[in-house]
Amino acid sequence: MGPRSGDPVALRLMERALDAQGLRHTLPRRTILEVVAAMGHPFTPSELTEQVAQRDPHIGRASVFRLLQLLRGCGLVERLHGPDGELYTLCLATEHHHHVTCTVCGRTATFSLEDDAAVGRAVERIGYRMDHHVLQVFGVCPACRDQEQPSLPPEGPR
Amino acid sequence: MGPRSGDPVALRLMERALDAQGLRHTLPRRTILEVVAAMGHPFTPSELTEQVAQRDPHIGRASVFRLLQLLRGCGLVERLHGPDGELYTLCLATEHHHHVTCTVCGRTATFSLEDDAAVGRAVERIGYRMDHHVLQVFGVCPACRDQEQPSLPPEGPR
DNA sequence: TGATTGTTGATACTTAGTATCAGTTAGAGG
DNA sequence: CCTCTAACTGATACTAAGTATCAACAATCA
Repeated sequence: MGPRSGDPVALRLMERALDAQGLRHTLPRRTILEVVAAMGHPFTPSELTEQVAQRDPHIGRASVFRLLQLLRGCGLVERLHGPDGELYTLCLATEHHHHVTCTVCGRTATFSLEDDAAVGRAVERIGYRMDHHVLQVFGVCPACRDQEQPSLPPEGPR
Repeated sequence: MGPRSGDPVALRLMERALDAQGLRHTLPRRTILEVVAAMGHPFTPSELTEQVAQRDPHIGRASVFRLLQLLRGCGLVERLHGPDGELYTLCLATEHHHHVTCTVCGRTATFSLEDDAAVGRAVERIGYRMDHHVLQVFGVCPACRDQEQPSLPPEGPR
């Protein structure tokens, strides 16, 4: 049912991006790409390596990290700093954007700010020249919000 | 010359915060606190443990991490996600703020946004309820800016 | 079909961080 | 001042991220 090779659009984009860098087509790469394309949520490196090993136990950890790095270089995968370690996520958005991660289900969405330059102005005010910035938001997604118990009083248990 | 036990204000604040939690005074803690207070810049865990070991080689790595965690709990130390791993920094600012880290010298400053609520609004627009957010900026501090070669054409070497 | 060069998996290493646990000690109460 | 106990400690060991190395291998070009 679920496509084992994931989002075909994402898959193609990633392969093209690697092609564009003059990188070779290999079976390990193809396998890892399929797994990445099949990931719906941000994933930890161990989740990824686990799923890759499920498809082909011969593929080494190093190759997974190597490909992650290549994909990050192409801007197709981003690394997020979760509170409990690093998260990688497939991200096809090309414009400047930020990520919201749902603290309940892990699903991630992207958004952008009306006035993104405000950050640059703020640091200029203290004499810094901005190079780049990372904004990471954690919250509750619409779906998980709906499933919250409406019976809970304002001060729910931790 | 340089005070070996660091900023006495920071030191006192940290000790008081630990006191307030009913934590005990011990020599290892005192030593680590002094090193943290003496750090002028954000530091990696290995930098910290190294300097601690210099003062007292008997202090274990675990105790260093334990204290870092306590200090983070008190809000006196923050963990930043540098591009090359984690950074911890002493931070006495109490209000909501963000960090700019100089990519040249490593010095960090804090700043705040005119309209910090804009982030919450932006994610609300896509249906999320914001829990918390992390904004991390990298750039060049005023001092390092001054020391840049003015002879370089707009396209300097990487 | 080679030859070349990029890629691979294995191995080993570094660093962050946590868990466990027996021994030690701060410091409260008597 | 002593005693008791909970807090704290260092040692050890473990998981996980990530990088380096290197000989074997395979994708692609001629």
